Amino acid sequence: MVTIKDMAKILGISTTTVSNVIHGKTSEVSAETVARVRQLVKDMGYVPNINARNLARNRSKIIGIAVKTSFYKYDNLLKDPFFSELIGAMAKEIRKQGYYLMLYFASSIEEVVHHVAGWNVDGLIVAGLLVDDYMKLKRNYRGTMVLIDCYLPETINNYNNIGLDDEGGSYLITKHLLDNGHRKIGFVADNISGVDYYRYLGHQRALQEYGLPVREENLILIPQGRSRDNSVLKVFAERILDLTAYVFCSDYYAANVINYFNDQGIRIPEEVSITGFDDNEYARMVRPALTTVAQDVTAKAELAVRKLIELLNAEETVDYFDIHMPVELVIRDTVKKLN
Amino acid sequence: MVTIKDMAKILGISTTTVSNVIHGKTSEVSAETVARVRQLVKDMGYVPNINARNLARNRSKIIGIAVKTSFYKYDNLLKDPFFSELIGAMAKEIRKQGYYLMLYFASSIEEVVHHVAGWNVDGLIVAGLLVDDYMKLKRNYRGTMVLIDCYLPETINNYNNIGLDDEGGSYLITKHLLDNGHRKIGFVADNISGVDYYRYLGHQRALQEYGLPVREENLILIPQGRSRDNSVLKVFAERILDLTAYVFCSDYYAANVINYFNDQGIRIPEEVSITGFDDNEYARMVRPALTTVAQDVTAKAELAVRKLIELLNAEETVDYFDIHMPVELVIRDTVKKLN
DNA sequence: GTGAAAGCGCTAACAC
DNA sequence: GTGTTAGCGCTTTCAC
Repeated sequence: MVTIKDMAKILGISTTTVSNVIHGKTSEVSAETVARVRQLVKDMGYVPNINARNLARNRSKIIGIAVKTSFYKYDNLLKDPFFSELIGAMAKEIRKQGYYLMLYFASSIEEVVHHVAGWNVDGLIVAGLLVDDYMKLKRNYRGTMVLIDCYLPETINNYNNIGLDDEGGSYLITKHLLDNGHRKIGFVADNISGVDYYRYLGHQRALQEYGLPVREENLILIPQGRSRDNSVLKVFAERILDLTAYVFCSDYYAANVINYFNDQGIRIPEEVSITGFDDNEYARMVRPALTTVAQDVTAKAELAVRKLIELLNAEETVDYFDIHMPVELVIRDTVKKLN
Repeated sequence: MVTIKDMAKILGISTTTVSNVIHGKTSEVSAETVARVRQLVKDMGYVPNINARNLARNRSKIIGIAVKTSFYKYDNLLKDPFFSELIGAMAKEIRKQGYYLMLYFASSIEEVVHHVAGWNVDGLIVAGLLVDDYMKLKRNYRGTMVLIDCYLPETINNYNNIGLDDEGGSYLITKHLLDNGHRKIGFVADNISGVDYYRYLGHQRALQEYGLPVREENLILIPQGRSRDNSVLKVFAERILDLTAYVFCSDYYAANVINYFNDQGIRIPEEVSITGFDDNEYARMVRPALTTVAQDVTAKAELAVRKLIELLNAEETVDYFDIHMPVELVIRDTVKKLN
């Protein structure tokens, strides 16, 4: 591996001069020297040692993406199309901006802290954190941080977040069902914290606007990791007797259930209407195609990276932001108009 | 950020001793000192600076995953379920083995070389390389390298590869169609190099075994990036007049076409049979569920990482390997038995 | 058992 | 315009 020192010796000049040329500070160097150095860099295939540079500069040009995954829920996080699109788009944007990506799936916040501290990561993007984890993270990592889809209590306001109008999206799609005459609607999620909590709130708002009560028995929780399990799926078939529609918190669950219904000979939307959330590939792939709430995951990813880098470059401290990106109703074929 | 030096000063001992304790070389240190150091490490939340460590040790504990993506084909590589599962599983295994993952999507091999050299990556995993790129890479990176799904000419044998029995899989599924009475079969891919070339070979072998000619007009190439394009999809509908089945090189394309046929009122498998390759989520999601060739992507990913680390730890040079993992026929509902 | 010190490759303040 | 030099934080050799 050829070093700056090597090249300086060969050219009989100092490392500073070589370094200056490499960093384009050519105004301080004679044109001739610049040319000689550039040539040698090329000839010898010199590549700067990033570890040395990071050590000297005390920064890393690394952006860490950390996702806390219970390996219980995900055997492989990237199998979830939301995360794979999100991370793929971030990877692209990070590279475009001249940064490096260090991907870190951890099962605890302590691990994340340890990791980012050790690598001296310039900035951190974290997805799907709950309050407790955020507090821990904030206490132990003083670097720049952007959260994705994080809901924190109002008492906390020193954070940057890029989320979604979850409440609004869920309101919209529930209203769409109500407008189509549905009155007995199930709400399906695999938990009721964070994002899904706000989706549930939006759902409730729509019901209330129509003067309908929020019935606890219409909240259907899918046991984590068992969304394909027949005993779980059967419940959906049984509830059709008293429900006319299901609002799902994710396209993935919705698509699974649609297929289950297809296989059982239950016709959609004739016998039951179904809606999703996210508008990912599954929503477009499944038949009938899924009526759902669309979010632009790629835009979210790019915005998160850009905002983070903006913060990194900011001279003075910038205001905190908590952006909730817009959603859109996508009407396809899984909602029936009731008389 | 607390350093070894800080702690040495506080305890009134040398950095060597602190370093020794941190690395578990406790045999050379008195029990009392060990305890004091350990306590301080905990109290101060000491985390080693990885850049400094890498610089001193001249290695990085980083495994680079590089994928050469024409951004033409992929706006987001991870939207492809094959890559997202592959990379997700690798990420998990890499972490499990105590390494770090640096993800790098590049549009040229030169970029990859530059990247891995700069970071002093210990090992490299590269997916989907063609010969030329491999040669370039090999010339410029002398580190340990494992390829994924790479076919190199027989004249080259100094490489490590984890691939698939592509030829066999394609043979199997074509034979399945032939056994079911199909004689006019289209073969669909988006290119005919690398993996897809071998799939085409397997397809041909099956045809020949049945004494059937390989017709060039039955090779259907999908223009890259236009798989959802109606003008492209229409071709498939038209060819039904002379073909009874399509062998697709990927589940993704197969699923798209199935949905197109559904939407056009063309019945599968009654009017035309379809098979896929990979057995990813789409194959299971689409209706009718897709008959396809299954590969275990996660197993492939884990094996690649484990093999790489094995090479990294090997004292002596180890033999090169070129593993082709087994595939399996998965019969679902998209193939009709003719008469 | 413990410590001094050189060095990994690069940067940047400062001197000439 | 160019060079000297002191670090960045850690590892490791060798001496005590």
